[in-house]
Amino acid sequence: MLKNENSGGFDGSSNNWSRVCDSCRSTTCTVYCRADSTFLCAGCDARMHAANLLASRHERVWVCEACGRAPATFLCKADAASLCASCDADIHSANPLARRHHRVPIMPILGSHTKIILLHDYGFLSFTQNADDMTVDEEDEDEAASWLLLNPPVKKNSTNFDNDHNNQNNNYGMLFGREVVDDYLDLTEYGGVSQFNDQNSVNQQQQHYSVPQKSYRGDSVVPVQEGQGKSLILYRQQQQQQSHHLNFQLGMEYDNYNTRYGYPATMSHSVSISSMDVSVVPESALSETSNSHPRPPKGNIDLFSGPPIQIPPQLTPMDREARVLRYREKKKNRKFEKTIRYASRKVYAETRPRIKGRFAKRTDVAEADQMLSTQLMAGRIYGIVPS
DNA sequence: CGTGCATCATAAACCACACTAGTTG
DNA sequence: CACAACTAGTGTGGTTTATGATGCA
Repeated sequence: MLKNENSGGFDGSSNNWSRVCDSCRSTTCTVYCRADSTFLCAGCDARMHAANLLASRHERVWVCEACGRAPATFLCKADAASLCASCDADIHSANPLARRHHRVPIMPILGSHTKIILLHDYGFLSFTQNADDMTVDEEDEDEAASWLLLNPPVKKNSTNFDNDHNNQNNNYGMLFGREVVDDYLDLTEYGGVSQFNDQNSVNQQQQHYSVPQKSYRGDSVVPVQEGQGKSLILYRQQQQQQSHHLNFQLGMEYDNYNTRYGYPATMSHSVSISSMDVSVVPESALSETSNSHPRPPKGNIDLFSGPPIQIPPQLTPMDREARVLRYREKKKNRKFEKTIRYASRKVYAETRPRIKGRFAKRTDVAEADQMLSTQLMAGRIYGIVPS
């Protein structure tokens, strides 16, 4: 693991050969601003890109976690590391196992913030630079914000991180990525899929990726044939538009299902649902989900075999406030104690015979009792009083 | 400072079966 | 339409097991 899970790998303790911030010249840089062509530390980045709306729209990417000197181009899901093209090639050409690491293009950081938000594993990961300084309200705000991001930041001490992280290999949706999603967000109320159907978000998806062909030769990967007359980028744009349209259609059905069964509707329908939910979601729904992201035809890079990346639009302050209020209200009312839906079942469970805590067949218990009584009768067991 | 070990805390799994909801005749 | 019979799935709790976190040598 190359990356600090919670900090996104930039905790200020970078190696000493990392590039320093072009602005303050004192701190290790963490992001590269494409618009300004500058390397910035988290603090300077937050300060400069929060100055105005235009600046907040500057696309920034993380600096390579390996060399710390170049903009990251790919995110290695296996290593959970952001790497530049050069380091990616070096690291993932080391051995056959490394070559099979699934890597995805780094998505730019957008928006101004006191938090830096990045797309990570097609989801969101956020970190706050001075978490220790946060007040309770700020933490609450932060938590609420994490909900608004639809894919909360990973808690470092989560005992399920590894499992969750592994599960992410199949999770291309930004929703339900790491945590069990409950009804604290009624996503349908905020437009659901249609909210992301605007051209802006589509355009945001269509980033320009320079893809070194050597880096993405998965099991079924065939290098791009330039002679096919269609550039990779152009193909990707068309692919995304098509799948986006398909997502919308299938998504409506999926949302109807979720609404009917009490699950929050999804914005991205390339979802990975918690283990509990998976057993409930019918196979048809799952197949629809998978079908919504058909494999690209042969002759295209595995890099884009995943579903389109969907980025939420900027919330207006009122929307955000409304969401935070809703979140707080539900948070205040939520109950953690176990609720018994069927008292009769509880009674039966409590009276049911057990063997080492597990429910046991009554016949087994009867046989055990019979054996015990037989042995007692035979005088082979002493000092045991049957209950 | 890194490693190995022990200890502690927490979550998940396991089990049988009464019950519920849906389907069929 | 009402009813019975049937089927599949759900929920229940105590204990064990697995796993991660932490502290220490």
